[in-house]
Amino acid sequence: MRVGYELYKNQGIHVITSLFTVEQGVVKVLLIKRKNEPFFGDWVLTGGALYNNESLEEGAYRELKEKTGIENIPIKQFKAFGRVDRSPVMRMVAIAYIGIIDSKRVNIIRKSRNTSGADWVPIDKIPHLGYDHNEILSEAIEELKKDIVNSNILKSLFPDGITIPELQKTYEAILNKKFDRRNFRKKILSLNLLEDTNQYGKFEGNKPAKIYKFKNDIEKITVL
Amino acid sequence: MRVGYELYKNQGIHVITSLFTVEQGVVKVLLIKRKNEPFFGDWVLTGGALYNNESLEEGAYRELKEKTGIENIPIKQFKAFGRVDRSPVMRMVAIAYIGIIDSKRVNIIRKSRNTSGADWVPIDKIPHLGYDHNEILSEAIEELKKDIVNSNILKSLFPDGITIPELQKTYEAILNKKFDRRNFRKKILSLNLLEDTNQYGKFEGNKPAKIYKFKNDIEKITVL
DNA sequence: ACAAAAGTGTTGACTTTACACCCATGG
DNA sequence: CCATGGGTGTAAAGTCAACACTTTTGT
Repeated sequence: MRVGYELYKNQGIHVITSLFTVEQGVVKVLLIKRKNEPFFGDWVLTGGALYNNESLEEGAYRELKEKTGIENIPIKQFKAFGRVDRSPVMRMVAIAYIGIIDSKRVNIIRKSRNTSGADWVPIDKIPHLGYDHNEILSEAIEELKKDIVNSNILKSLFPDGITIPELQKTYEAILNKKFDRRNFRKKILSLNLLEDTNQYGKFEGNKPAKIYKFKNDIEKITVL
Repeated sequence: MRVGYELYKNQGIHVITSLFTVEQGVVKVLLIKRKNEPFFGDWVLTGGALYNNESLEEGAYRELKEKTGIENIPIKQFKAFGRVDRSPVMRMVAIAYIGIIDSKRVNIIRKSRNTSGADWVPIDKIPHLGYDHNEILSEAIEELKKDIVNSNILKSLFPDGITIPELQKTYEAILNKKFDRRNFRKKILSLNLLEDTNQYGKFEGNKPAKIYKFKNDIEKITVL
């Protein structure tokens, strides 16, 4: 850096996505293992440097696609992180997003130019992460809790439809809290998020549950 | 820009604050008139380029202080703006904040190195602004509406205390909505945001109102 | 005593919570 | 006919919305 310019020069932008899934009542996040410096060998959230020819959201999508192959899921920006020393290389500000997806839809790309591993990790078993990603992830989890009760963000978790008991388990896993079955059903249905498909789930030793789908139109929601 | 590097190079970060005040039932925002390119002669929100030696919030504070002299008010980050062409000079991403303050506490610095004017402008009379500041401001106004019902952000508007009727007028101005006097009082007091000072306002041709103060500790709020 | 705004309580509508029994299914 | 989880209704508690009269003050 040169004097005079040094206050402004050599800055960059990260776009970072905390991509969540829920499997059997366990909330997990996609982590990537770095195979380059800085933070060689550390796990991190998906993301990277923003290009000049893309918007923030486009950058977040590109990074997601490079690491997971997925496209077209809704993501939500929730905060910028700007500690002076958050990157050892140069001054980087991170714009953080969250998303949630059915992990079965994703073929994680385990090896790539910058990664030597990728995995879904339960959020109560998160290792030390590179950069400030532990901090970003912990705020992302809070944001996720807010968003599932204020948006139809869960739609991308259940592209093929969902039964109300399954949905309840998902809410309970994310919010870490139990709900009364009858009241949950009434509440969810009263929100008009779901539409009846007139199909039924498979037998699993009990009465099959009705399958609903998330509607596309997002009405104003204030929930649970 | 050079090939190879060009995707990443010459990026920078803006920190932009929409600083609000409320005067006689009118919500106003502090605007600055630029006296340099780009956007010479245009009005903009307060803000500027982030330095490498300061966090995002420190940058926002520094810019506010340069333009208004104020310090120590709470500000809240609410969104990053990253349209590719939002700055004509180089790739800039803006981190946007809101704050609110009693305008009587501020001596606006009307002339400075980069500004040829500064004024409180009613939010329904906003001119065309430089950069993407019209977009930022319009989202800031929405954020302000959210925040006054979910935080004690109004504390910085009333450092010396507030009567409930005054507070109601402020809510009504910001939310553009009328409330029932009795219900408003009950609701606000039930939130435990305010503490009684046992002082009374001055006579203004009527019964003086009791003065309350915002408490310092922010309890969990979900309001109005 | 008047004008002007402050302060106060109750009722009905609605929303939220708590809770128990019957139902459909495959084995 | 059994085990398992799915589906349903109701009453009590709590919250929100609507509404009118009395109080205090300086002149």
